[in-house]
Amino acid sequence: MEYISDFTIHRLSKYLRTLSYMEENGIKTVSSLMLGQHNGVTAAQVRKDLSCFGAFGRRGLGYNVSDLKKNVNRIMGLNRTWKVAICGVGNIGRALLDYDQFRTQGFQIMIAFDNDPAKIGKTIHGVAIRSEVNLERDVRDENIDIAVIAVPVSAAQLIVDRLIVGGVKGILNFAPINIQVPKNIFIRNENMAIEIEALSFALTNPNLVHNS
Amino acid sequence: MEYISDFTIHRLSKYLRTLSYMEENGIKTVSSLMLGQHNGVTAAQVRKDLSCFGAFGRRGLGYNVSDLKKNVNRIMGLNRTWKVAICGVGNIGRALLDYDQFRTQGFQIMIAFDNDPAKIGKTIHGVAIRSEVNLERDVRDENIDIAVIAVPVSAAQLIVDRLIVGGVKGILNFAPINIQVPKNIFIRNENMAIEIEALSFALTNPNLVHNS
DNA sequence: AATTGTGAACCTCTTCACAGCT
DNA sequence: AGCTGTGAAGAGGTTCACAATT
Repeated sequence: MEYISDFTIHRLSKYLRTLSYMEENGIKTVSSLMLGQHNGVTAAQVRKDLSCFGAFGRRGLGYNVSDLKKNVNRIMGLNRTWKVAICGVGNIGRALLDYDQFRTQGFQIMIAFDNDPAKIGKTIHGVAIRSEVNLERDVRDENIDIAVIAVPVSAAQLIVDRLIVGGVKGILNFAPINIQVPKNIFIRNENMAIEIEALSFALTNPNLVHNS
Repeated sequence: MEYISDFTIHRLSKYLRTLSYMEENGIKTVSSLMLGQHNGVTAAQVRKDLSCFGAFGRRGLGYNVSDLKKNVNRIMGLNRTWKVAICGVGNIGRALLDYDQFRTQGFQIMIAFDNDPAKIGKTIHGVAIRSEVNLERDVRDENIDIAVIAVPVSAAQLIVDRLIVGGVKGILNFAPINIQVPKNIFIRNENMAIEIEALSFALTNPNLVHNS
């Protein structure tokens, strides 16, 4: 069986957003060309991406919007809820607790951890902040699927190790460090500084970068 | 002249973080192998990335940490300050205003815009929130280099158009939409939902993804 | 002995181009 | 006629392997 590239997975997320928008606006049918134009990719790319998972269109006619949306939603695993724990309630953790798109996509934040006594016991958006003392047990009791790492670099690896003991299967890591996980655990890194640094590079070396 | 790929630019950001860490911890010399191991890439990859910009190492000895750090910092355009405006003081905008790494890397947040009367006039982290009524003029007066788009999708394109009128040259876009900009403007997209959706995909289709 | 810098080989992703449906 | 699905070609990124250097 063929692996699916990160590129394809990322684009599927984007297509999904376009399809939701179209569905909300009563657009019934979409071509690969249109779906591509909304996301800055070619029609062939859209078709190749979708063809990894089946044949969802009709030749001559294009794709049915809500049909394709349902399929991509299912492919992405977004037709269910995921139980999420936030580790570290600093600015990023707070932003995520506050981020509507998480909730509406089925990511339910069940727990928030922080080791600051001033924060422990407080509630943000209905989620009580607790100490990490019993992290492993708490995570297991709540059946957490995914944990978000928003703690300082120095604490990140240890927290991840403990989360895995607690049964977490996916890690979304905001700490700018390469974290080690066993092969059966999935980790994705998100680095808020990287894109603005890429802008700094582009503005400094305009002749060295491709331009949209 | 050869273009530099986004991949290389992103990795340079990461190398920079490792080099800072090493410098702070008194490590004087680093090999491409070590620098790679800290960032999950091969030694050859590190050398190829650096070789786009010159020869910074010494055969048999490796790279001088602070020397290489200075060079990569310069290459990335991070040896100066950039004037930044934040558009939209929702959860993402607030997180960025609060984000130390921005300040320490030379990204100075000069202005924050929001159209919520309840927010206008308030100050977050020393930055006064103002109405977008005179956005073009304000942006020009403050000599803003980079604007962060943290407004709803429906407002994003218009705000970008106005920022460009005000002389902004770089856009960091958090709105999940493909924004059009003239060729001389640089835009980078950041989508907080995409990586957690990729996790959802991986957990749903473990046999379809490469695993670290 | 160790490690860089780099052309060549390799691999992966994107685009092309067209047969096959509607 | 219009558009999908897909094998083949093309473009681009990564790794190999080794000469060059300390």
